[in-house]
Amino acid sequence: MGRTAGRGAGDTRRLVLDAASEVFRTRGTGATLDDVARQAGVSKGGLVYHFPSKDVLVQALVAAMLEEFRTAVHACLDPDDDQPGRLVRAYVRASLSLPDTGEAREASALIAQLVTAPEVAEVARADAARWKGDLAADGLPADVITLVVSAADGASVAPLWGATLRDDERDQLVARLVGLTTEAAQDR
Amino acid sequence: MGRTAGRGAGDTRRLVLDAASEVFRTRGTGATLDDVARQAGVSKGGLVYHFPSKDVLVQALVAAMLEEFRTAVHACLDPDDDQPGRLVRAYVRASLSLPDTGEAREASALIAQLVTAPEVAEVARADAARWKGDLAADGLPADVITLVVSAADGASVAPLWGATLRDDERDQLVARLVGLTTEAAQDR
DNA sequence: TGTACATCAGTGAACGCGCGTTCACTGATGTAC
DNA sequence: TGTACATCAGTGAACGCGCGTTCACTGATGTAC
Repeated sequence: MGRTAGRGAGDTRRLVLDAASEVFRTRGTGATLDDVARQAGVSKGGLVYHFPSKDVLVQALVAAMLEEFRTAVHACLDPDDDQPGRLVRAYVRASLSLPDTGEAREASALIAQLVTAPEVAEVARADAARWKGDLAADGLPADVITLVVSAADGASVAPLWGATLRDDERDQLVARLVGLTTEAAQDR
Repeated sequence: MGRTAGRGAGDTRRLVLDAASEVFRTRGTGATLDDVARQAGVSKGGLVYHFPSKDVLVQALVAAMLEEFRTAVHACLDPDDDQPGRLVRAYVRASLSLPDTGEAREASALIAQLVTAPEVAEVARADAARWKGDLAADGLPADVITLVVSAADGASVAPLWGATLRDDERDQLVARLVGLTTEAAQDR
C-alpha cells in the first residue's frame, strides 16, 4: 500500500511524534522503533520515512516537549495579574498543577535520559537559557526567582526518585511560592 | 588466567561497581558491559562472575549511589549545630556544595534513566520514604521542610535540562535556605 | 610438612537475537499538455 | 477532459551487527589427611 488516503504527511508525522512521546515516556529510551510504529499505527518503514534515524526522532520529540511545556506555562498566566512575577507564578502553577504533574515528571525523566547525547543537551541548554531570560525579565529580584523556580523544579521532578508530595503538601507549596513572589513584588 | 593474586573478590566487585558508576553516569545506560569491564580492568567474563546480568549490576549501582548520597549528607552535619533542622541544613549543603554538584546531577540523571525499571523504582521509592521520615524527625514545620528540600532538589538537578546556576546564585540560595530553617527553628 | 582434591575467581571466545537501518517495490496524489 | 509521467507517502521483508549471555577451560587459594 502506498500513500494513505484522507491523511496528510504532516498528520502522520504528528501521529508518530505522539506515539514516540507515549512510548518513550512510559518505557524509556530503550523502547524500540517497532513499538513506536505499532503505537502510531504505521509501518516501521513509514516511521523511517519521516524520521530517518532514531536519533532524529528523539531530537524532534525533545524539541516538541520543551515547546509544549512553554505553551503550558503561558496558558497558566493569570489575565487579571499584572504585577511583577506573573510569569514566575505561571511557571509554578504549570509545574505543580495537579492533573499534568505526572506528565511533567515523565517528561523530565525522558529528557534526563537523553541529555547524555550532546545534540540533545545543547537543545535543552538553549531552552533553559531562554527561560532564564524570560523569567529574569519578569520584574522580581533575582534571588527570589532562583528560590521559587528551584523549588518548583524540585517538587515537579522529585517523583523521579520516588519522592512524591501529597496533594495538600503540594497545594501548600504552591501557595507559599506564589506568596513569596507577591511579597517580593510589593517590596519593590 | 584464573584468580588474580593480591586482590580479593570483594575488591574486584568494588572495582567493577566504581567503573560502572563512571561509565553509566557519563555515557548513560546505553553504555556496554564491555566498556564497564574495560574501565574496571577486568574481562567481561569476570564482570559477569560478580554480576550475572546487566540488570543486577545496575540495581547494585543504584543502591550504592543512594547510600553514598546518604553518607555525604551525614558528613555535612555541623557538629556545633544542635538546633532543629540540622539534618535539613546538611541535606542542602550536600546537594549544593560546589565540588560534587556535577556528580549529584549525573547521579540523578542516571537514576532518572533507570526508574523505568520497576525494581529500581521500588528501591528509589523506599529510599525516598526513608528520607521523608528522617527529615520530618528533624524538628522543623512540615511546610518549611517541603519548601527547602524541594528547592535544594530543584537546584541540584536543574543542570539536567541545562539550567545551571552561577556560583554566586547557588551560594545565595544555600544561605537563604539555611536561613529559612533557622528562622523556623526559632519561631517554635 | 607434603600431597591430593575441591572450590573460588576469573579468562576469552563463541553464540544468538533484538533492533536500527536499508531497500525494492507500490498505490495515491499532483502536474503538464 | 483524459492521459502520461513524476513525485509523494508509505509497506514489509531482509540484512547485519552490537551487545548481553553462555560456556569450556584455567590458575590460584583453601582444606583434609
